[in-house]
Order: sequence, then structure tokens, then C-alpha cells
Amino acid sequence: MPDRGITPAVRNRTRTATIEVVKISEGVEWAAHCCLLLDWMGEDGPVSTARLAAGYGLPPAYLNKQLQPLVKAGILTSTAGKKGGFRLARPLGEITLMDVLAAIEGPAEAFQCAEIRQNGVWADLPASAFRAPCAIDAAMRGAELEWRRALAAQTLAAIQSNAELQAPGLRTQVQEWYARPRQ
Amino acid sequence: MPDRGITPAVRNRTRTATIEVVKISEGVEWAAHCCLLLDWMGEDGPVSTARLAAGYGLPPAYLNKQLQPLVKAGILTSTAGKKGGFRLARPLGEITLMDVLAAIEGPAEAFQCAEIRQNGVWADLPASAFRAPCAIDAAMRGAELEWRRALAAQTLAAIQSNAELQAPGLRTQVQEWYARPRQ
DNA sequence: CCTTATTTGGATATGTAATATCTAGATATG
DNA sequence: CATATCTAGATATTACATATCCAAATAAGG
Ligand code: SF4
Ligand code: SF4
Repeated sequence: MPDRGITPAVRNRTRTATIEVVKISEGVEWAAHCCLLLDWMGEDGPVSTARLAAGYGLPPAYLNKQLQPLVKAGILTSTAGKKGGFRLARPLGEITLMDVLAAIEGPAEAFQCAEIRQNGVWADLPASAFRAPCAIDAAMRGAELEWRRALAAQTLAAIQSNAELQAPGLRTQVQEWYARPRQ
Repeated sequence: MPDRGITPAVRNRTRTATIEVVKISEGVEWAAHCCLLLDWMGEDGPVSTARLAAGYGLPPAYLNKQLQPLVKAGILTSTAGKKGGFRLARPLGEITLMDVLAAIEGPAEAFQCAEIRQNGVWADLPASAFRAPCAIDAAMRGAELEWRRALAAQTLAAIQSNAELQAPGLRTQVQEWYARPRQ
């Protein structure tokens, strides 16, 4: 490409930044639901992965993998051994959606600046030019902050009461389903 | 797993929902930067993919792929043929970060409810129970709305003026870099 | 003490989407 | 006509979410 002055430097660009993205995985949804179930079922002892998975038709092995970060984050407690399982570490009113999301997705932000401004044109600029965070990055972070604030304002208790409002008798229905043996 | 009453139904769960996630890809960052460049360089005709890519050390072929949705979204205009390239379709003040993100990522939301509540325990519930949107879904959507609102409030013009504040003389520096021929 | 049911951690497999390149066709310049 | 560009599609590559499996530790019950 011998345009007037375009170096095909392109290929040796340094991948300055880390992984670019954060997605909201199914795990977040599973985790939130499991917390609600645990609140309903947790009164008589811990609930095993198998029971939780059956309640939503989820793959047990993978669900177990998703629950473990919740334990690490202090949202659940686990007990090993026969009759073991998971419990809520604190009441639903003290668990926010942000807690769940942060536990599973990690603290990374959705927008990760790759600092592409340090390549090409800007490569010649002195390092001082990059002390200040990029304007795009700042705007993205600001927006994401709003999102996190909103998630942090939502406790699972509020969500549960919403759900029970919409479908009265849900709680007993769930408890009966679990009590009823199935082959 | 013959627990007291756990069917390993698990495997035939219906993958009710679509793809789960939306990530913020590099394309968004590239696109935003390119719009800024186009504003600085676009006065004397359209700018080709090659020039834009060189400016940030990006892979030209892929950058071109990313620019095309911007054209479709009406953020850029393109002209084919020799001396062709891309232009801003409207001033930076009328392009928000949300516009760019929506053009590249599509309109999908980051959190997509997989309706796992319709499996397992809930499978027996009447369809009427699912008319109302799930409480978790609603909370997630609300938070995401905040995020979109914040992004929609940020025009590229504001970002550009921020950048110029932080690094005065950026504009002329860029224009000189592009004027200077490189082998 | 032995068996069973569980969590934990690691290894590994699978599938899908982002990233990247390539080619052929259309369009414009001169 | 030769060149430079955009467009569209096919394809390759890579990263990551999803999913399964296994070995080890832990506890309960006979
Ligand atoms: S725009 Fe901001 S985020 Fe994107 S590369 Fe430049 S500095 Fe990083
Ligand atoms: S919690 Fe809400 S979002 Fe998640 S599956 Fe149930 S309904 Fe869908």
C-alpha cells in the first residue's frame, strides 16, 4: 500500500492492553437465582449443588464451579461431606446484585482501554502526554459507574419480594416441589 | 445421584435464551478514536482505511470491517474509488458514545435473561406465572438503562475538547504527522 | 473403620464469538 | 486502462465461556 505516506507498521503494533471485555455470563443469573432458592430452602440445613441444579435444570458440575466464587466472596458458606452443601452467609437484604456480579465476573470493568493512542501518530509524543487518562476511557468509566451504582442499590431481598408479589405462593410451591421425591 | 428426590433432568434443559452476553469490543474504542481523527483530518476530503489504521497502528482490513457498521448507522459516510475513504456524516457534537456503541455492538443488552426459571421447579407452573418479567431481569435492565443514559449524554465533541485540554496542540500535531510522508 | 455424599481444585474438552486476513466485485480517479 | 479505494463474503485464528471429569479432602452414618 504505497499511499502517500502510510507505513504498514500495523502488524507490529503492541497489544498494550489486557483482555478487552467483560461479559455478563449466565453464571450471574444462576447465582442470583440460587441465592433466592437458598433463602427459601436453607432453613433446614445446607443445600447441595445437585439439588440447586435440579431446581433450575442446570448442569450440576458447572453450577458448582460457579458457586465457588460466591463462597470466596463471602456471599455463601459451604460445608463439605455428606449432608453438606451451601448456605447464605448473610441475609438477602445484605446481598446486592453488584455483589453477585463482582463475585462471578471479577472486578474488571467492561471497557478496558487498550491505549491505542500510544501507537501510530501518538507514538512520538512524550510520555507526559499519557499521564492523564484518555477522555474516551474516562467517559466509559463514568457510564459504567452509573451502572454499578444501580446494581449496588438492588438487594436480593427486594428482588425476592418483587417475585413473590408477581407470583404469590411461590415460596411454598418451591418448598413442596423439593419435598416431593422424584425418581 | 440418587439423592432423596433429585432427578438428573439436567441434560435436557432447554437452552431457552439467545446468546447471553454483550461485550465491549475493541471496535468501539477504534471507532471512537477514528471519529476524532476524521474530525481533525476530514477537512480536505475523505480519509482512507489505510490512513486511519496507520494513525493508531491498527490492522487495516479489520478496521475497515469495523467502520462499515458506522456507515450503516449513519455516523460516517463512505466514498469508493481512488481518493475515496470515510467522512463524518455529522458533526462530533451530534455523535454520542452510545451511538458508536450501538452501531458496533448492536442493540442487544448486556444481560439477557435465559429464563432458567421456566425449568426445573417452575416447569409445572402455569404460563401465566411468566407473563410478568422476572425480577432479576428487571433489575438488570434498569441498571443497564442508567449506563446507556450516561453514554448517550457524552458527545464526541465533549470528549475531543477534553482531550485537547489535556494535551494542547494535539490537533496540529496529528495533522503534521499525517502530512509528513513516511516510507 | 468403611461407605457414601459432598465440596474443592485442577485438568481438559467443547462451542461460540471476537479478531484478523483474504478474495472477488463494484466504484471512482485520472 | 491502471490504480486505489469501499463492500461483501468466505475463511482462518484466537480467546473465552461453557461443560465435564478426576483426584483429594471432609464429613456423616452404620
Ligand atoms: S481512547 Fe481512551 S481508551 Fe481508547 S485508547 Fe485512547 S486512551 Fe485508551
Ligand atoms: S431470574 Fe430473571 S432473568 Fe434470570 S432466568 Fe429468572 S427470569 Fe430470567
